[in-house]
Amino acid sequence: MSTFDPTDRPRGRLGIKEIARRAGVAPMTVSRTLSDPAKVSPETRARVMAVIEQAGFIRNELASSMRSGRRIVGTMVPPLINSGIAEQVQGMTDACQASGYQLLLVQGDFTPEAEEEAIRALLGWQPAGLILQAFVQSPAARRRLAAGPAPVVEISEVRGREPIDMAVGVSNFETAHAMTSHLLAKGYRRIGFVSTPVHGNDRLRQRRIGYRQALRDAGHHYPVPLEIEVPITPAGGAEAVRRLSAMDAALDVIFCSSDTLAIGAVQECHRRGWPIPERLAIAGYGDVDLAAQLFPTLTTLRVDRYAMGRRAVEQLLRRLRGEADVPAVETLGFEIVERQSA
Amino acid sequence: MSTFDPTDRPRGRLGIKEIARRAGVAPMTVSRTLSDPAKVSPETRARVMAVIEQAGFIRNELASSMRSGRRIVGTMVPPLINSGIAEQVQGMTDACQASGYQLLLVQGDFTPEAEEEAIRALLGWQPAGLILQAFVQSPAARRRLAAGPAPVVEISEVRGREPIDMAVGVSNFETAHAMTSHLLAKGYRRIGFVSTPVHGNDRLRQRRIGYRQALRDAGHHYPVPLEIEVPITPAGGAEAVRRLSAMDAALDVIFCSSDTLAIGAVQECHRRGWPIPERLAIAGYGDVDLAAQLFPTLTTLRVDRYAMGRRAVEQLLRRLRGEADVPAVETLGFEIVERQSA
DNA sequence: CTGTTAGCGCATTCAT
DNA sequence: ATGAATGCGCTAACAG
Repeated sequence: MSTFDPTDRPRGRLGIKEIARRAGVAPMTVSRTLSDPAKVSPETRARVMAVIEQAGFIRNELASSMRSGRRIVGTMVPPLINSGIAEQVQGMTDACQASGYQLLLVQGDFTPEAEEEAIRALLGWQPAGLILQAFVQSPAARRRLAAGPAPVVEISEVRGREPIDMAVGVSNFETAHAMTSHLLAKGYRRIGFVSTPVHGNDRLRQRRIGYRQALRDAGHHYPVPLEIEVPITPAGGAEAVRRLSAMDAALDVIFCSSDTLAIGAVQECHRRGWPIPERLAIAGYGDVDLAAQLFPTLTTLRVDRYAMGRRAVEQLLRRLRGEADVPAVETLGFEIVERQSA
Repeated sequence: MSTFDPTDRPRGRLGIKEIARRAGVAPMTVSRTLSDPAKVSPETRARVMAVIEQAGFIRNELASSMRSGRRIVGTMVPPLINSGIAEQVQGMTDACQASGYQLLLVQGDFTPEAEEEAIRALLGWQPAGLILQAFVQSPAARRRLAAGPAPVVEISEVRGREPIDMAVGVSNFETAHAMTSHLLAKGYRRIGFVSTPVHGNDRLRQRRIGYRQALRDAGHHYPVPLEIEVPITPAGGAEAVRRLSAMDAALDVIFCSSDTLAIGAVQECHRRGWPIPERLAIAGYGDVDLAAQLFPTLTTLRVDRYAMGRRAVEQLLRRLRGEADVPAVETLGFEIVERQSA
């Protein structure tokens, strides 16, 4: 398969040593040419680079990382199809690629045990740092992470909980409180709340608490709590319309904890011929691309997930560069995007 | 007076050597306990495992991989927010985690140069195999991959092009041909085609060719080709409705090369008060979650992207296990899902 | 600016 | 069943 050029008959594996031999320098000079070119004379550098190019040599990062700096960022995230997570991962990869790090990805719907296992696996690769999106539930894992040398950024709820190390995120309490208050200010009185299962998900829990608090702050009390949990799919949103409207005939708006649900809810209203927002209003969370294009356009809460991903990596890098005063918790802003649906 | 105490502060780094010291065995025994427990006596194994647990030791995979098998699967994919890619990556991570591999992710909208750079970066980590979704354009990169020791699976178009090594995917020509023929069979006569820019994207190109061929096969010829390119967003789908309906007043259906576009197109129809499919029908590609929940439900072409991701990893593993007759090209099926929109 | 020495943490190989 | 020696490919630290 490989084409052989008589001039580069490899003696042994194609390593830094072989390149050195061909260029007539010491291995160390090749190493320096790669990692600190300024310390090599221009002529030598050119000669070495030429040989590298010609041979198609690629440095073994495994070996390199063992002796010098770590160049892997490990990350654990919930399922990517969840709205927002993909954008966040995109922010992370972009930031990593820009600074020469590689992203090692673990992803899934983890039980506490699986989560612990996943973190263990990541740590084995000696990451320069970790970015964790799923709430780390296992105390053992939290302890291990805190004790380890790798900085950790949790992309998560920034309220109340003590981060393992650093955190980037929004106050989900605040965002949900703001949206609920906004809906109340617009005159809605019976506000339903639908989320995917909050169990083990701090962010969702905080959103629900924010919703409840806003109702209380405004002096509202519902005889039956208008809160339900559904699967994280558009069908879940449709289900929410069915169940919540059955729970309270006076229901006038549903606050969905994600745009995915909101979009599904909107479709169900169309199906029933319910005008939005007149018969039932819908509010989302996340501001995905589709929100602005939906019919009717979706009132939602915008959180910049891409920026979250980027910031998480940047925070990690600042810590790795040894910068002083890297804030432990970075709170990002949010914005209520008022459109037609509520 | 050093009494044996496993809770000892580590002397030196916490490595296999330190574990060995605490357990009173040789480092090699610890290594074996981890990678080939059967070769260690039950008592010794238990003792070593206890120390490992107790100390929270995690093997250095970097060092391990240098000496023995590679445990990284590298992957390069287009932006995750593209419909389908996220599911595919999910399939890959699930399959990797199940077999003890880790996924190193590179992601983005690559120019040929950036693509070459990204592949280079992946190869540096000595991956056991590579899964590439973006079409590898650079001949240099293709040559390098072909020459390297790592098996490569391209998730891509399976028609016409010679894979670097192996391929998993569908015939985009066939899928698009089938959908177009289906629309013709249903009586539509003026079929518009919208895709995101095909430049450098073999899959999209094949879809367009399939569309054209189906029209030709049915004896259709449009004075002005009803083909346009738009950005890969719901707004792009809306744009398609505007532009295509302006190009041909008799347009009766739009075949969108992705569900994202189709969903945007449907919203634009609602905005115009155009009944779907009576005034204008819409067909998509991909069958995302929302397709079945949309109002009206979306006629689309289902391709199991999650399975594609899984299969890609499985094919890699089979090759790595040295199985004979691993097929070079694995063609997955597809299905036209007829719903209300067309 | 360049080379030499030593060793990162583990597993292969060969001993016992 | 266990251990000792050796080296994977690279680079920090220290010459020259």
